[in-house]
Amino acid sequence: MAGGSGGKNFVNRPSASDTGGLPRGAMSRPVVTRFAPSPTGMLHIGGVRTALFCWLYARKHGGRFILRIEDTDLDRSTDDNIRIIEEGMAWCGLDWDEGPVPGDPTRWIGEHGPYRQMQRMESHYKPAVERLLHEGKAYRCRCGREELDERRKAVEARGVPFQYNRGLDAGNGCRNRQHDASEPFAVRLKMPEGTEPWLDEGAIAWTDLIKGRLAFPAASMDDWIIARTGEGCEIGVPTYNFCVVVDDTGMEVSHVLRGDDHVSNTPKQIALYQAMGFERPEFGHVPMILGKDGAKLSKRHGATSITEYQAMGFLPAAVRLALARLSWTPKVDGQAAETAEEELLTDAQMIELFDLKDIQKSPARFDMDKLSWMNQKLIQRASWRELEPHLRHFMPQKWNENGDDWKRIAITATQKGKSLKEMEESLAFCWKRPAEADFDEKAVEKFMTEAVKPALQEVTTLTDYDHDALQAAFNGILERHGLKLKDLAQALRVALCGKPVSPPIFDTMYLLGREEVLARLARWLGE
RNA sequence: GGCCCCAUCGUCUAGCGGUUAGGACGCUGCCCUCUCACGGCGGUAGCAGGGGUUCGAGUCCCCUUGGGGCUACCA
Repeated sequence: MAGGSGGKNFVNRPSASDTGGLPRGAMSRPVVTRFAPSPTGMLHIGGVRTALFCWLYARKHGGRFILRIEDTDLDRSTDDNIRIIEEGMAWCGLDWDEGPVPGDPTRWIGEHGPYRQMQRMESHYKPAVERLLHEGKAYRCRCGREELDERRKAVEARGVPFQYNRGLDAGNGCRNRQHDASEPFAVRLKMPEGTEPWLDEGAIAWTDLIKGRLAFPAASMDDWIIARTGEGCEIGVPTYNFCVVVDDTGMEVSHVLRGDDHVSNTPKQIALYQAMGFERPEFGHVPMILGKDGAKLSKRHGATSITEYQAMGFLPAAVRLALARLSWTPKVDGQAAETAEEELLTDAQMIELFDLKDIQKSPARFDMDKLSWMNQKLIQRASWRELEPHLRHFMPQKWNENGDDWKRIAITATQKGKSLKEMEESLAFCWKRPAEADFDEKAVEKFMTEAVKPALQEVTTLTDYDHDALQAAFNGILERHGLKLKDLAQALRVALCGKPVSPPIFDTMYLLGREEVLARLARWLGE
């Protein structure tokens, strides 16, 4: 289980100097990626996938991976939600080199903090807004919300899309009104007209690391708000698109890897990079994860929160693998996997093989069956010691009362399960004696025959529950009573577990222990 | 509606002008077997449609259709 799940690994990594193999001769600055979720709810599986790509890319290039909390949506952001993000990331083994210290709003790791946007207001955003205002690249806007709504309606009533200060709304905006700060105001960025030399044939364009060249006509974008209307005559809380640019620059992010849904934000941000005179990073837009029906993955598709996957008994490594393999095909010497075995990559292999050019442009549907399969395979190949810490969370208190030998046998006996939850279920008989109502009637009738009872009686005389000893003893019993293992084993299962299904019978007996076996057998033998 | 993106088995995908269109998951047949599983060996199923370009198109171009994203003083 590489990658771990402890999530306590927040120490700074030695900032690797080797960024060799930089793709496409991009640039010479060190690789820095970041995951910037907003704490407005649970940690979405799609977000985790994006984070995973960022993490893989940073690890692959010996760079840094940053976690930044985008909490400028005052209405929806909460400390609890920040906690959920931190815990979810940690559980997934996505350790960050810079970012918040879990559970402690006042501390962080890294030299570019703070890493919660609301804590960067005075220090980072306001000065940037003021500078833009001062340089005439942004302006104060006093168009009220109600007024704007009306203008929007009026324009849309004519079947034309509303664009602030453009099209049918031209001349209505504050762009040339030189408002001062004597009244409340929002701040808008002046977007290019279309003739600026830095544009590409009148369009804001870039070469996306995943999608290739993308271009948006400047005329299709209006002056957007970079800072909301503030209290009194102050500058208000800046908007997402503004903060991202200031932060990515301040944190030296070299590669902005994010969800597809941000493609249309990119030209706005590029215009801001231009206005601020910042060097723009590389952009890579990762396709979305869709639900089974092809619609955006949402609650109604089942689990979307990473916490739910944890609760269902998936290993973090399995979640990482399954998520990574959506839209990404690892290639070894240019070859994709040709066998099931090759599909099961370790974290080290993923890091080694990760390459943006092998990422699909189209969205992928989330396949629970494949996750399940990977989970099962990873459970199978893990040692019982690796599994125990994960399994423990699914077990009753009594689990911890058992010794290593017992745990080892319990785990290996159920290690073909698809999930930790399933393993727990198949061990449930250990702590729960079947009640009268629990016995599977059909099974009782079928296996608990008169012919098998003398053999069962003899089983009660056995004292050595070691696997080999049981094996030998059983051979004798079967021979004496003219039975097959199948007959005795099934009868025992029914007697011990109430149903004809359990781990291998000798293991089942060992796990229960002689005393418990006798107690459960008593009901079926002469009282 | 406008802008942008996407399109190979049910799903994830390989393919980069000439292939019996390959693999994995799922489903399924057989074998193995003390139950359930695991495992082993097979099978099933695909280039959305229509035009071009070309000796030749899943691969290149255009259109149609379908899907997705954005279109906020949300992120």
